[in-house]
Amino acid sequence: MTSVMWFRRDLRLEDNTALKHAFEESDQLILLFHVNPEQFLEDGATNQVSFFNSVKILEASIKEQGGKLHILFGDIEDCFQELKETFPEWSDVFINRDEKGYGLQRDKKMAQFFKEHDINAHGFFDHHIHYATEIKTKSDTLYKVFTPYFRQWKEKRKPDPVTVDFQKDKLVSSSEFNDHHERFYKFFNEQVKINSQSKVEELEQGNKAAHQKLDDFIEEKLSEYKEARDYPLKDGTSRMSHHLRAGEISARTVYSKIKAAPDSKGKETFIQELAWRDFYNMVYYAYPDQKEKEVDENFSRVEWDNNEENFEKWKEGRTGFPIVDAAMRQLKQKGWMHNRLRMITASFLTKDLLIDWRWGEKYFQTHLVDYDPCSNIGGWQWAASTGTDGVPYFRIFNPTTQSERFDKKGDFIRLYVPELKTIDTKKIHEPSTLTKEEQKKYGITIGEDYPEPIVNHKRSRELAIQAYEASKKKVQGEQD
DNA sequence: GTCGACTTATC
DNA sequence: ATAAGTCGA
Repeated sequence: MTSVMWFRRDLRLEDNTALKHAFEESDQLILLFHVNPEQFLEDGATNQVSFFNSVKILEASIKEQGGKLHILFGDIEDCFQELKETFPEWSDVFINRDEKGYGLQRDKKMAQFFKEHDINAHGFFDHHIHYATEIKTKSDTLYKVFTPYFRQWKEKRKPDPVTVDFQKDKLVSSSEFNDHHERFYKFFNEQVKINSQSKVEELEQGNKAAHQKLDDFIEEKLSEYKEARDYPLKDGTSRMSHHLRAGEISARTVYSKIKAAPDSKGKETFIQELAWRDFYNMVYYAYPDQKEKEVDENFSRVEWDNNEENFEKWKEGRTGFPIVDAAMRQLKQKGWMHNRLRMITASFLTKDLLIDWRWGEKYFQTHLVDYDPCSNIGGWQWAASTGTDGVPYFRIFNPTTQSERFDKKGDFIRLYVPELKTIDTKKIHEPSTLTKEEQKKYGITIGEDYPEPIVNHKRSRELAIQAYEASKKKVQGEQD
């Protein structure tokens, strides 16, 4: 039988369920990646540069092993139609399924296409440790709260990594789709890469890099992870996010390596983070429109202020709140932001500026090299208090307190907001409190060199609580 | 129907 | 010290 292994967010040759089965069950195998130019994001698209770099690395490693990654570029049905015409003997396709979002819609559509063309589709769950419907309550519903979900998750037997027998002799290497390949690279270099390449240049990508980083993390940081992960300057996190989102390494492999490490509080905490990844996948499965709609309907009627000017200031890191500005500049420069800061900036946008969380979610999408829709939407809805198990709407982050707690010495601020670097640690978290004399001493003029705070936190906190309560009242009023 | 519990905090 | 309401057993 002649089969196709269709890669998506599983860009690796090891521990890949669909690939394992494809090799085992086929006589001839075509390795394939499809690029849909319709998915192209404008506005930088750092996210896609890193993803397509990943595709290139996969292509190179297949080549190294004597095979070829065939690239299809263009309308999805046209592409697969052409593939079938080129290889009439093609009868089976192997994929790792997507359970939500764009990928799910694509898979549904293509399932129909394959059926019509007499192609057997073999789908596998591979992207998560436990797939969406695997963890259920006693009454057979999906969980809404993480803690009880996690209790179940821990109990469940974990899947072992699978072994792929890479049989070079089965691989088809055809030059039929070279023009697609060229068109993809032209598109990538001219439309995607432009403006964004510099941000991902220092990013280590690919399966090898992922293993290296994971091993170093386990060796040097895992045991201290619980405490260290909260400090943006400390580099105490695993930095596995962009590897996982492209599938350069599998979640099973990560789990099994972590599991083998000596027990520690840090290890437990890290495993919990892997469970959060599964949890948010499950939430997206349960709420397919969560990219556009509030999971908690009570807060679907918040009257956002949506001030464009404030949004611009937030994006550029000119809000007058040093920790927020440092974080937003880190995102823009590096295509990555520390998780503690993702919470602070998201809380600031939604609560202090009362700007729609969807605006923030989309902005993060374009800029994050590790963009994963489940985690990003989940995180934003958490911070906006609109998600399941989100932060309570009245418990609003104080950006200054957060700054003092997690950037004690102010060195993270100094790194990304250099205009504040001369200021003493005591005042760096709130430069608007500098007296005229102090401003002179530090050589900075607030309002000129660095902005005044664009909102009064105490006041905007109250306004946010009011806006949320009003929404809830409206929604509940309509239900009666 | 009851009851303990509830990611990352704030005043 | 708090604190709104719901999830889940």
